[in-house]
Amino acid sequence: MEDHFRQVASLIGDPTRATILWSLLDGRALTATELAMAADTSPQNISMHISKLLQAGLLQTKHQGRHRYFSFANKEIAYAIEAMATITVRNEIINESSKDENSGIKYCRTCYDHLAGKVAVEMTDIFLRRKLIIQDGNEFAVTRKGKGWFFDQGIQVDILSQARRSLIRPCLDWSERRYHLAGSLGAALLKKMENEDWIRRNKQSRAVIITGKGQKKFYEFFKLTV
Amino acid sequence: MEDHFRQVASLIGDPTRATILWSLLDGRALTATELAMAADTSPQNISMHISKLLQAGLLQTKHQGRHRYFSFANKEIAYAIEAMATITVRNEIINESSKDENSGIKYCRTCYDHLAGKVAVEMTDIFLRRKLIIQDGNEFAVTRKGKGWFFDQGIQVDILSQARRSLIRPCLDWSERRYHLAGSLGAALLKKMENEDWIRRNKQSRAVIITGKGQKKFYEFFKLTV
DNA sequence: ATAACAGTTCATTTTGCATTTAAATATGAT
DNA sequence: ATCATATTTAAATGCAAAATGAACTGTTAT
Repeated sequence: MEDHFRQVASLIGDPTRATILWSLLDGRALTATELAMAADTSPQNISMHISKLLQAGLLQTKHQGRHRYFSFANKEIAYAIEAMATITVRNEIINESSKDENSGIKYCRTCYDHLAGKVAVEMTDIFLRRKLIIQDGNEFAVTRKGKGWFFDQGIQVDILSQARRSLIRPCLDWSERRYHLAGSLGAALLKKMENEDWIRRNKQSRAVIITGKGQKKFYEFFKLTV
Repeated sequence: MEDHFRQVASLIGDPTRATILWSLLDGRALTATELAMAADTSPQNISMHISKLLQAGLLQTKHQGRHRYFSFANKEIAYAIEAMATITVRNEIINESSKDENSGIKYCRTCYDHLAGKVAVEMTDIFLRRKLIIQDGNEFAVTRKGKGWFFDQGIQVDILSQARRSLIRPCLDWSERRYHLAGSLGAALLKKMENEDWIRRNKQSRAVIITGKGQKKFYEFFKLTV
């Protein structure tokens, strides 16, 4: 077990391989050449690293003509990478170039079946500020006021809370290092936004795009400029 | 963000440091010398590695006379390590020496506020087999029969399920790669076992010892030889 | 006071393994 | 058939960082 952990750790630990894994984090499948570009190294080198990751079972591969697409072998890989990303390194320059700060997977993505990323965290903040939900230690709860608001959006909290599944739960966001909203309520929100075309998902990636309608609605409902 | 991940990854990726982190996984605080023993290397070398982990904020330290005790700086570190451990490495020799298989933290430990490890996984299996709980996709639920059984143990499911907190939830076990029981029911079970002296915890470690009484009871209730 | 122990620092050596160089294979396009 | 592109394999090279050796600071025990 300990050996196994060391193997995984040193596998992920190499900077080039770490970059490969990071590039695949949104769930896409990339070719060797694309990965070489992302990691800024040669195709031979990438090939070597990929073969190690393949052999260890971290990646899976799919042939398509002269291309080979690589992606995570299972979801545990992605969750481990995200867990590692939540570790804060001290002395780190916080003022990273905000260039990539608002783009792609960090901005708006799915996490299991609910929304994550900057948008989700800010939305959760607004729910808290408006007292639609309250935080109590490690838990979230929907207020009476919240029940009404969600009902107006077509989400019936009472019905959701009858189900086995936990209604509402804080979920740590690796990109924001703050909590967003999970549980059946989080899932219902995502579903509603997708149904009403505020956002669109795609199979390849966990990144989510916000439609024009979505932009309007996010502002209308949450005063969020997305 | 990507850089940050690479930093963390390569920090954890070195075999000696990986061993250090693994040794601290149960929540204990160890001295430099103890860590050097665990990693089978020299004190100088350990000191070098520790200082890197300290500077990065993965470890915290506490002086006590001529000793310095090292432990994780926060719980995210432990969760990241555990997430990495759940990644399966293919071609791995499954028949590891079962010597350390049944000992210490892998056998019986706490996970947040419920029981984890081999004992917890087997107990969960038995709940499922006896239909005290059932599994439905990604969720657990308590059956009518289960409610009765837990009531006999002094655990009132109806009262627990009124609370905000999720009653029952599967939680992936890194050592067993299978699910054990979390949620308020899992917490109530742990509490009961501790109160009735089936098990004892200690502040230093997440490992849990099973008392003589506990051994009898585990057999009596679950036909588990612990 | 002296000795033993715990841990750190710094200069030096070693080495694992990533990278580079070079060449081969395989698929698709013209 | 020929050429371009995608990827892999093998051997040679290079280097960052891990380990070692020696010396030093601080604490506890006798």
